[in-house]
Amino acid sequence: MTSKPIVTRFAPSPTGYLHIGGGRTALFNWLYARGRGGKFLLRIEDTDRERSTPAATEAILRGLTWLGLDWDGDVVSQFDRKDRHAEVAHQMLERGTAYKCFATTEEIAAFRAEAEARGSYALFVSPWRDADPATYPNLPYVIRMRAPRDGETVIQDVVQGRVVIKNDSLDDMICLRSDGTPTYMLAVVVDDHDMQVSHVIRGDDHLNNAARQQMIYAAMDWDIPVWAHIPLIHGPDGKKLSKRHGATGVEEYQAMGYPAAGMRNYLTRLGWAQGDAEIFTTDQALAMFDLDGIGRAPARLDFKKLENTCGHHMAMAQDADLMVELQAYLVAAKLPHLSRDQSDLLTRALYCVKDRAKTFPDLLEKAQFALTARPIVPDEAAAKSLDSVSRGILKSLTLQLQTANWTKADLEQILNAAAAENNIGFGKLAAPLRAALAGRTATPSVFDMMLVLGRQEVLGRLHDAS
RNA sequence: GGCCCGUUCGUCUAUCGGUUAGGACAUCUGGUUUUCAACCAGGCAAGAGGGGUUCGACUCCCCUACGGGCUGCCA
Repeated sequence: MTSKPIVTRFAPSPTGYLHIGGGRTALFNWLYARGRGGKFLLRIEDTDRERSTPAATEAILRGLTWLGLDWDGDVVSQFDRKDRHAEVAHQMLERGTAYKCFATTEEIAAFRAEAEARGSYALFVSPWRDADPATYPNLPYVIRMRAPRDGETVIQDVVQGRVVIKNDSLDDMICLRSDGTPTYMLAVVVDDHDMQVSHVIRGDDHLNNAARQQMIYAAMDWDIPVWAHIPLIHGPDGKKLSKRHGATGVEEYQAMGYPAAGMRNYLTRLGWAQGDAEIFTTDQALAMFDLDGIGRAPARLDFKKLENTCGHHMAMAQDADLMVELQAYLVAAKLPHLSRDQSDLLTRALYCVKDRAKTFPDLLEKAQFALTARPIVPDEAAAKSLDSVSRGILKSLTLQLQTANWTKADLEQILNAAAAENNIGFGKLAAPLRAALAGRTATPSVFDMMLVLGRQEVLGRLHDAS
């Protein structure tokens, strides 16, 4: 049998920013398709005109782009396809798999209120389901699915397994609203079918919906896609991830300074596993990712592990890429740009700071020694360490360094010589030197600082300090 | 209320009837280091509870508890 081409999609509704859970869903879809030469499509589910905004769509695209997830073709607007949705609804009408319902929202609400008063929760049963068209009033109507009353609908889900849902728990859902616009339930199915989506990978909050949607596929005689309902992401306390847990938007994570590669790695690994693989590149993820590695239980966000993962990627990154992403971070975090000099200095310092930084703010903090402008203003602790002995050391060092070749080995030799000359421990020597060079942060070794800062800068700082 | 899904170290997870239940993060101890970080070595730490099925269950079945979802002319 010829296997159909792999097509996945991400279909967010534009009612806010890109949620971190949505980002992961998109990532899984992207990984699955891209890892197999398939297509990854993007569709904006904007049929709810009240809540959909262009700004939200923009935010979602930005979020995806930051995560490095690119989609094939144009972004599809579900709203733009409303005529096709209506067309399908009417085809269902013709096939007899749907019917016109003239019940008003008031009638439906009354029906439910009554059921609730009795202490039960009956599904709404439309009196128009089997009505004679000759009795139809000249009023607005909705088109409802003529859902089977008995039997059961079976969802074969790659992640959840075989899920059986009794048809009597499913009502005759509305497919086309009285204003002629489609509901979500109809629109997804039509769009997924038309876009030839082969694998529907989405949150498991849609698992029950899959049964209803499958009825539409059946009504239209369409092929059912492969279902993969993945668990949602929870907060550290196990509750559904919400604002009170902190950041929920993908862009917020960018603004906090997490590198995208680390974020991608962490998100991939959250709720998915392939043996003991923990840290991997995107190419490796692409090669490894498969649906059967997805867990069935909701996963909690763990910021410590996120940081650790990001730390690995920070160290793995190319310096040039890091500098580019850093600029984007500064913009996202609304921080001032680096000056040309700072940029150059930081580029030179990367080799000795990137493998100890986990995030961009972290990187900047650890690179303070290079970024801090002269004159140095030591903090109190550093100033206290600059006793008269230290001042003397700095003076003699200044002289020695003026004639030195500034390779790491030479610097080491000079410092050792200076230590011996002053009859003092290496540590005691390094303290004032570091204070002079760094101002207040003292992350890299003295050697690293000297190599990064260069002769002029170091000598200047030594003079300032002594 | 009804229906559906889930439950292995604190966290992410491996295991797909037979393991001293493995790895990673976190944490603790020691080492290395001019400092911090990093790094190295080691330690602590788990099958929600109860019934079955089986020679044998974390793995299969049932019940309970807990968590989540659906039950809209929202998506």
